[in-house]
Amino acid sequence: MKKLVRLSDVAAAANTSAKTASRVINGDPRVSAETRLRVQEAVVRLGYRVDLLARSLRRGVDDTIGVVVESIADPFFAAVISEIELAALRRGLNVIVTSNRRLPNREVAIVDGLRQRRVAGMIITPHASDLSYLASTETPVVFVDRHPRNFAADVVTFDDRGGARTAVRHLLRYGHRRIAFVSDDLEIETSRNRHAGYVDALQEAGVPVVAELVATDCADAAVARRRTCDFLDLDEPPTAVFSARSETSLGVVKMLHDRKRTDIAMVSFGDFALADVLSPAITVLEQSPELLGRLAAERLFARLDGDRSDPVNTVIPVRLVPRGSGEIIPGGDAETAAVAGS
Amino acid sequence: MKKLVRLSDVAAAANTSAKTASRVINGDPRVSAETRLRVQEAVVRLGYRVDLLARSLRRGVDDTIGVVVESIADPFFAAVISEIELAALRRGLNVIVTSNRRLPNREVAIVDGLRQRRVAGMIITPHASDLSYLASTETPVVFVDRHPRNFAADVVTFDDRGGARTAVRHLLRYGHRRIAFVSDDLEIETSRNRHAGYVDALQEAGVPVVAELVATDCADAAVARRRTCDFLDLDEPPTAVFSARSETSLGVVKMLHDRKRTDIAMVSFGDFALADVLSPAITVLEQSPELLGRLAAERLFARLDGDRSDPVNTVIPVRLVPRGSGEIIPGGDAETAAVAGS
DNA sequence: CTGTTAGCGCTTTCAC
DNA sequence: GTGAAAGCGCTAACAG
Repeated sequence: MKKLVRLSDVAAAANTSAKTASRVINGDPRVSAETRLRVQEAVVRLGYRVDLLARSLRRGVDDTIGVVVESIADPFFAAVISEIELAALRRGLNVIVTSNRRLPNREVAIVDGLRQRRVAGMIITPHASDLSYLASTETPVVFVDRHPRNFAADVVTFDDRGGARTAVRHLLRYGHRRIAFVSDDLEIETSRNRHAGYVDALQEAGVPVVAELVATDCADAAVARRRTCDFLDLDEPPTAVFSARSETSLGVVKMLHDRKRTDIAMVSFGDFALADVLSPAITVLEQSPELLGRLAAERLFARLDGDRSDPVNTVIPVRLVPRGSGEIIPGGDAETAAVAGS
Repeated sequence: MKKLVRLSDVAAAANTSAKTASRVINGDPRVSAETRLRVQEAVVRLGYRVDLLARSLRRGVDDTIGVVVESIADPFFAAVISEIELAALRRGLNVIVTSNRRLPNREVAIVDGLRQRRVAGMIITPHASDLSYLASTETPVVFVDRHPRNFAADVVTFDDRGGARTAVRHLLRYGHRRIAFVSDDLEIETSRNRHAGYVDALQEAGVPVVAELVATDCADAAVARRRTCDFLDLDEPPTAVFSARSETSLGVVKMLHDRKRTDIAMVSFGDFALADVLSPAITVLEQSPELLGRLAAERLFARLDGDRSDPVNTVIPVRLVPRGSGEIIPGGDAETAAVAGS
């Protein structure tokens, strides 16, 4: 067991008290230049490193922020986390990441665990649980992607409903009337909002919402793929598909290609790798997970710095990027699309 | 400031000592059933939660493991982290994730920071730095994807060299002689090994290694894309490309499609989303980041459980998955490939 | 089975 | 500018 160098050791070596050594370590100016030098020398010579646990215990908060997402493996959340980690490191904060994997009880357990660690703050993608007890906490919390249930807090989201409306309007403009909708469970707020935008656009165009064209049980690409297959097997298949999430888009794309039905138009909410390489290239609503992460971190840091103002609701706009698949006309084909898209 | 419930409060409420309450909390059997009940009742009534910082300080280690990867946003590492997090949570451990972003000094700073937090163990993708000082530490460390410099420790890697050899042999078997190689910097061990496998296969086939067909400066997809472009512009372009990493494969694929040169064969070390949807579908060496994460976590846990045996070197095999792009013959085209591949 | 004492390593009083 | 004492909340050591 290698002996740990403590602050008192440094103090002894520098012929001063632990408190003064502590002052030097923490950059307190009220130390004479001479003493400071002696301490710094001792720190280097002994190879002293602050014990962050002891410091955090004494200070009452840990220099760590907790991040809770749905799945770390999801490229979207991975990008969000990465950005948060970058911002945190610049501030000298550690990041503990956890995933709720959509298990409500796990979600609460995880959040509680973070509190027990006295994290300085949290950034959470809320799932099903009621986390309103967090409102009574000192610990600042910023929610991302979705709103928490039953209480007001800082939230950063995308313009889900507006974006979906834009996408479906786009398809309508190209002449589509039978537009399928593929999404995750409507229990999830983002799905719900995107579905609402889909309905908005159809209604304002006087196009009826048809149940057989709506699949809202696609938790992953595999299910989205099967549902797309079902669509294709309808007596009157859709001429366009709006996929509400990158993950589901992968499934839709796969099936359209498997069945060689790339004459069917498609727009994806959320970009994904190779979307621009496929033929036709996939028209997407571009949302920046990096920006989401950055804004959430900024909001949290503002709270850590003492911002006590009312909860802020940040909505990030999304942008339609036409690439071909969204510009296919009903009964048209990929060739037409490529031309129309450019 | 909400008053925190301490263990002593629970003890008082249960009419016992802090130590006994502590025993109950920690499941120590040497407590009478009656006392135990009283304590448990008090815990619930007061809403007591252990202070993990205080516990960790006292115990000397934190119930946290540190994970250092190159980039959290990389789907490969994201999958590794996700799997580690799952395993850790099952053991009641937290996970602090950090990325070195390929900055050597940052790498050391990060690892030191984790030590200062007294993490129970670490899982590290080593980059350039010499981390051999970790050898003298009590903290167990498992390295993933690459070996650390200058010391022996548990390592979990893929069969990089063997896999690359397999891939290139595969292309040679289909008649290719001008096979390009695209990878990241050879400073990185995985790139180096995959390059070695590439050279192995060419040499055993008596095919010379041509410098103009080797690009080892592709840190990301964008560079890989440009290098692929350079290849295509050669007087005598390659008839096949072996890409040593999923990330670079994205760039290669993009350029081949941009230039409509999907008659050129290609194999990717590492699978990626939609690889099977492209036409031709991309032949890959399948490596499982999940398995890598799981095995690394298991190794670390074994060490945490007191395993003091010699360092273990785990090599995970990779599997060639023919999908079409790797079965294109020189001078052939995508159609031929699709047929040959099935 | 239970309790007392001590102390993890640091920083916050508060005094000098 | 400096330092002594106290204690963050918990648990290891050692009694009883």
